[in-house]
Amino acid sequence: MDAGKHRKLPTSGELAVWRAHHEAVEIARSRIESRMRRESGLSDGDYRVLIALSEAEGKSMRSSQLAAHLEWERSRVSGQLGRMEKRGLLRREPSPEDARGSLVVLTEEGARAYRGSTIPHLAAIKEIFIDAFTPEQLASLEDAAAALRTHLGMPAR
Amino acid sequence: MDAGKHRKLPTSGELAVWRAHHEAVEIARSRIESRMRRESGLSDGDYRVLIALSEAEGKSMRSSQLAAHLEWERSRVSGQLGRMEKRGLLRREPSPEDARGSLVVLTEEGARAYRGSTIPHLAAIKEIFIDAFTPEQLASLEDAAAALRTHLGMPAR
DNA sequence: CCTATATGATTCACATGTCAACTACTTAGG
DNA sequence: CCTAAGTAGTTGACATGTGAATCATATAGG
Repeated sequence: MDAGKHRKLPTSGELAVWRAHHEAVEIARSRIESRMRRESGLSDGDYRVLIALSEAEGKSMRSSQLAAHLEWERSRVSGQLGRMEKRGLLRREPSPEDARGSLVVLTEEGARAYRGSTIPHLAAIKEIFIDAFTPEQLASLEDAAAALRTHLGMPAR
Repeated sequence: MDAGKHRKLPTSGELAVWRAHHEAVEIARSRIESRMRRESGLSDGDYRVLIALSEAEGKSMRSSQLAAHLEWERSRVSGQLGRMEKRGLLRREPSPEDARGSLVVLTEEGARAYRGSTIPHLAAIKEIFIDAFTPEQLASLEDAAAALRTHLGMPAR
């Protein structure tokens, strides 16, 4: 029994699993993304920010909270918020507690865009990803995802 | 027995599988990528082009062949090749058969970069991705990847 | 042979991501 | 109170991705 942890390199079979898997997930992601963009005009980044704000206390969050929550670089958050603010999906106000920071607030338009995009987004995930699998395969995937998350030191969700 | 294909939307469990899985794969990918960049100075895009050229007849390919092989947009190929040419990893020559096209040729420097990056790249895939799983999980993943590829109309590899 | 259309490839404008440098405010220590 | 260090956030330079427009060449039909 070769658990394989002592080898430094993957077998060709292991490598093939990585490639086949990684490529397929990439394609699935890009199809979901382009469908989202077509149907709701929102990118995945937009959507994630909107989810976070919608679920937040007072429909608002500090930019740094957002960065921590999404596990994004601060500069990435900055850029994303800048683009979204330009489109009117959110607003940045000076933070009352800390003059360095700003409070990111969901606008009515942002809330509307979020509501309108949820159904199409979920439908795309179902059709493009979920429907590819049998219930057994889906259960295995869940298991594998948990193992990978643990291995990478990610929270279990 | 709810195979679920008739529902339009995923259950919350299905959605959680997608998210947990997608996020984990994203993180794995970005860690492999940044390690590659650190250790070999090559991006994943660079690496894929180098593999294709290395394995090609005469260490060269038509740009359109490359696009088809990698399943990339043509403009993406153009940009990638432009950057790589500037760094001396490849060369573009006018195609002898078709004056519209160009032939992308691996340079000696490109071949050297490819050889030097293979081991670190494989080691990163093994440590970051493969080692997360038991052999059973890996087999399941292979199966799931095949199902997804079929569902998305991708070649089996 | 000539024109309409198709094909190969690049270019442009823009969205998105990373990393490092910078600005501005806060806070701990003396 | 004042300075040094830390923290919040933005900015700039660049790599990468997409889609539409453009340019040059090829090729099918008349």
